[in-house]
Amino acid sequence: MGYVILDFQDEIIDKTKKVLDISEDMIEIEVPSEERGDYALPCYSLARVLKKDPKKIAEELSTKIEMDFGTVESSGPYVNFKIDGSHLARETILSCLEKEESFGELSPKSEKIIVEHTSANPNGPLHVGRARNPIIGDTLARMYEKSGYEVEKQYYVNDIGRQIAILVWGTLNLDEKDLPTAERKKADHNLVRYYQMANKLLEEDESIEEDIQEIIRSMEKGDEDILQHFKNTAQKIMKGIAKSLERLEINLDSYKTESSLIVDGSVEEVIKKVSELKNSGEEDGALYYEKEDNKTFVARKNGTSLYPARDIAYHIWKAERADHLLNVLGEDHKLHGEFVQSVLKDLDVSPIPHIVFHSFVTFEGQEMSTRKGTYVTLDNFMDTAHEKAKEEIKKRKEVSTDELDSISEKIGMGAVRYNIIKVQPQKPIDFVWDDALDFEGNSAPFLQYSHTRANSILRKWGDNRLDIGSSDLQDFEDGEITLMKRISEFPRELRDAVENNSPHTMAKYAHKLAAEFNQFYRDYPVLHSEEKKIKRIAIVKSFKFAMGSVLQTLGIQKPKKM
RNA sequence: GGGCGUGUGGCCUAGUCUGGAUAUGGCGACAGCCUCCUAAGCUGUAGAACGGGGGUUCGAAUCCCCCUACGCCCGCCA
Repeated sequence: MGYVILDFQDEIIDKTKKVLDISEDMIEIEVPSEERGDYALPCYSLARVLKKDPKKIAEELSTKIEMDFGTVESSGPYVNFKIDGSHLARETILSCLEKEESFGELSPKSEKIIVEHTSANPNGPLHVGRARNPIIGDTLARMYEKSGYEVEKQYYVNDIGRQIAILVWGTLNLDEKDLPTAERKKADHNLVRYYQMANKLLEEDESIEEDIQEIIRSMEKGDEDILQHFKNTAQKIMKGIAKSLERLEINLDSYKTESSLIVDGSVEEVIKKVSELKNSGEEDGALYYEKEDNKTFVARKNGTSLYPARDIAYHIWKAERADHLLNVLGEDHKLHGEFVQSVLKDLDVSPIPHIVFHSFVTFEGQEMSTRKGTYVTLDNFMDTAHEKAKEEIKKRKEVSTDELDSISEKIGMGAVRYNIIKVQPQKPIDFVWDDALDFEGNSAPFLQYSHTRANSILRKWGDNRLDIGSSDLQDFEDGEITLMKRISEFPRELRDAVENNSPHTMAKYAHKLAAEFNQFYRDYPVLHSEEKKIKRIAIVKSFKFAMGSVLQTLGIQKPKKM
């Protein structure tokens, strides 16, 4: 079963094509403002090609095209198409009731995509700035899943680089009693103190740098003890990071370590292959790849590998395991991203990753830095979100302690995700404590609240089976149609959001959908609506499933009450 | 110096790729709505010619050029 909204669009294209005898790619359909219809076809570009007055074309189309379930009208140089409201409402209700929370899912693609996100260096706990990456990545992954892809969510663990070497040096040379107290017991919070102190000492004492280079050298030469130390340290921190992410419903499917690429020799192989490319060169014994006057070094003169080489090896490894690759990276990696794409192309590797870049989150105007310790940890932010949600609930409801805790967790974490995902990735975000957690207006609780209201109606109605008779789904009123129309748009919104890799548009849609239900809720009594009851229950149920599906796509939980 | 990105009502934000019909929504402000399914809700009012300037076009927030502010990058760090 398809979706009315998508079928209707296909029908327009098909019929326009036939009437004008033109090819499909000449037809550009847009979504106009509500009053005009569901789709509009501006005829300006067609006018140029067909050498006709756009108004005439619009008129011709409006008289010659007849939609199966809808109207066609010309309005100046535009043709407006409107789906029959009752048809749309009925079909969408049936679709929701059948698919339940998988409403919106698109046909299976039998293609696999690896979504790489977060991949933060395991040198300390995630901070709010770093949290933007996993939230974007996980939302994209969920969007791809719902649109029929097989998705693997992967974290690339840099367990061997210089940053980790500094941390390793710290754990080998520093005494716990010289460090400040850890904020929490988690390993990431505990170990970051060594990293920060080591960095501080490194600035003051150059001889430490030699120690660190020596550590890197022996590790890459295959010193088992040191390698184990690297891996263990990284792993401990990774556990802490994963734990933080879990609270946000972010679960990775796999972790690929950089060390594994050194150990299996693939990095060495990459260095050899790159050296054979015409864009490569040597400077002072060090190997580089050059593109548009930008030299990227891939190996040091002492032969050890650099991050770019290892990342190429990683992408080759990934390319063998998926049909599509998607990376989420901070904007500081833009040049690196282009480098990776360019080298992979030169090496004839496919697929080449598509990269979504996001700009940074500042903290009240200041840079967030793990090294300098100027940041709000994600863990603290989540705790604050939880507490704030708790306060809000207490203000308006009596609930048991257990419930209170689980509800405020769902609301708080939803707010964290939503407030970050609703802004387009390339736009900078300045984190200000007072505004960071909105619980009103365009916020996660707003979405959850609408879902809860629907739930509440259904609960009061009882777990009765919904027996829809042939006469129930008709005589739809305006507000009912408006809501169902909004619901019906989900598959289209999802399709477009995936096509553009723009998770924030999903958030935008979620807000529109919730707002529509809140209006319906005000204007149309459900439980006291006599003969319209079955129809309205069906509408509320449809909304509950659709909203549930949208929230699932955004990784936001659904409290039963709030 | 070069490259990439961002600049939309007092504040935040959609739309920019794929140029079109009155520029999206929220916060805040003001005025209203709980004898009726949870007011974390709803309704209304005021408020932006889209950083500045030029250009292309029948038509520009959207495309091109110049300028400007801010962020990021240009390392044998990652």
